[in-house]
Amino acid sequence: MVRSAVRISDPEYPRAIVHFDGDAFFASVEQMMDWRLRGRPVVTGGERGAATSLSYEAKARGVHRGMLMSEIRRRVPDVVVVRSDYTAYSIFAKRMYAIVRETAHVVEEYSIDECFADITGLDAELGKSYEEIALYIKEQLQTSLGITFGVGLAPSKVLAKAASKYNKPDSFTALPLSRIPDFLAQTSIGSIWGMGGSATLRMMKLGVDTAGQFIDKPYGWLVDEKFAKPYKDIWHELRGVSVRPVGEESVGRSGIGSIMRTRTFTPPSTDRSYVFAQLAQNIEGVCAKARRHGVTARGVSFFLKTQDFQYQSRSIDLPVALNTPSDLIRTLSPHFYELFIPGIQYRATGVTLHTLISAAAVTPDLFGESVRVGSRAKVFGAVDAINRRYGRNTLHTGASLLSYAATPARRGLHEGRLRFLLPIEQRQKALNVPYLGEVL
DNA sequence: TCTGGGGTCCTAGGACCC
DNA sequence: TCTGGGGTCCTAGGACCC
Repeated sequence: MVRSAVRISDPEYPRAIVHFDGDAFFASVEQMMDWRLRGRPVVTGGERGAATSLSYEAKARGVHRGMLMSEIRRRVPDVVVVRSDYTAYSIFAKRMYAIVRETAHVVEEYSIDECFADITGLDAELGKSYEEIALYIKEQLQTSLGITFGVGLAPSKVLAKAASKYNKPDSFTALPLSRIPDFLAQTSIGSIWGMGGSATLRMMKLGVDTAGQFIDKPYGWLVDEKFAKPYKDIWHELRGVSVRPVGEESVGRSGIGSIMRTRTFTPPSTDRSYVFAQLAQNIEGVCAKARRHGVTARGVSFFLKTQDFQYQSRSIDLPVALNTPSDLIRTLSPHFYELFIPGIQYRATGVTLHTLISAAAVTPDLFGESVRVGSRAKVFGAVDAINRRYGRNTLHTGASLLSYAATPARRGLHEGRLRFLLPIEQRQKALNVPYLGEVL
């Protein structure tokens, strides 16, 4: 008598991991939201003057990422340029994750247009092959979002990601253990997830041009050549051994670890006051973002980037958690003056807030420092409300003012707007703007 | 190709403490 | 007093990613 056998999972997949990658995601979302854009060359990134995402119609006509809009319009006169709408993209992304979760139990939201699913064991559970399950989810995504996906199925994340990229768009590639060697023999080492410019260069100097040549090396070779852990992980993953689990949304920690704001300015400048104003503007931006997320920072770091792409940076511990620009500007300014080298051309500044804690969890210290900061926080809460209502930077601190006023292209942008000023004496005279004084 | 903006993770090395 | 070894924590910086 034959008992109904317990179904066994496919041994070709010790783990079954699927990677879903939206095709030309931003441009595709734009085409879904406005039917008039379908079938037409669409480019997003209008607000920054360079292409961020391109529809396949645009790619077919020689447009590539980062290309300037002026150049694109010249080449493709009927191109449709749209401003990025990250709110819409996020909504599509959330829907994408939800659809995958309807079938898969373990899903990692990797980025706005990609996710991983671990479907190990689901074949036995559903009585379907892994290929059928992955294809089913792909169909669900495509019919309900109206966007095509590149989908890869493999025993590890690194392999699944390589597979989903293969034959894009609207592709499905399955890599059971037995197909791995042939596939990797045709895959360049530099195209592997986690192999960046410098690692690729090193590999090639060592005679490794394909991922196939890489996995043919014995493990001892990696040790002898002193490759770091990430590259050892990749080696395992490429051989079909999963060492990077598909992570359910970072269970332990809630949300983000750090927040940053950086801006490049053109032309580059040697003017200390101007560069400081740029930094101050980034501080305001990063603080606004922190308040939006409801967090405050115990640590802050900033950098100055020179014209030849050298970074100078400082990291500072904050005795009291902060998310208000006036306090942060005061804290950072001595460090800025220490770091700044006269005569050097600077092209960008940036600020990162780290060691973030929930803004509600701030405990006042014995000397009332946190209390004072707290009342200042209320002022910036009001500033945020005004800026939400009347547009970004309607209200800003005096320290960042120069970053607006000194840029010829931006002159006039702030005419007639309210100004919120903190005292930096020389600046007020030089610019002849209304001085409202420090609010607190 | 003269290179935007926002993130994460890993490692080497120093400080400090038995 | 000198020497040695080891552990932990922190920070700066590099490398990568989308």
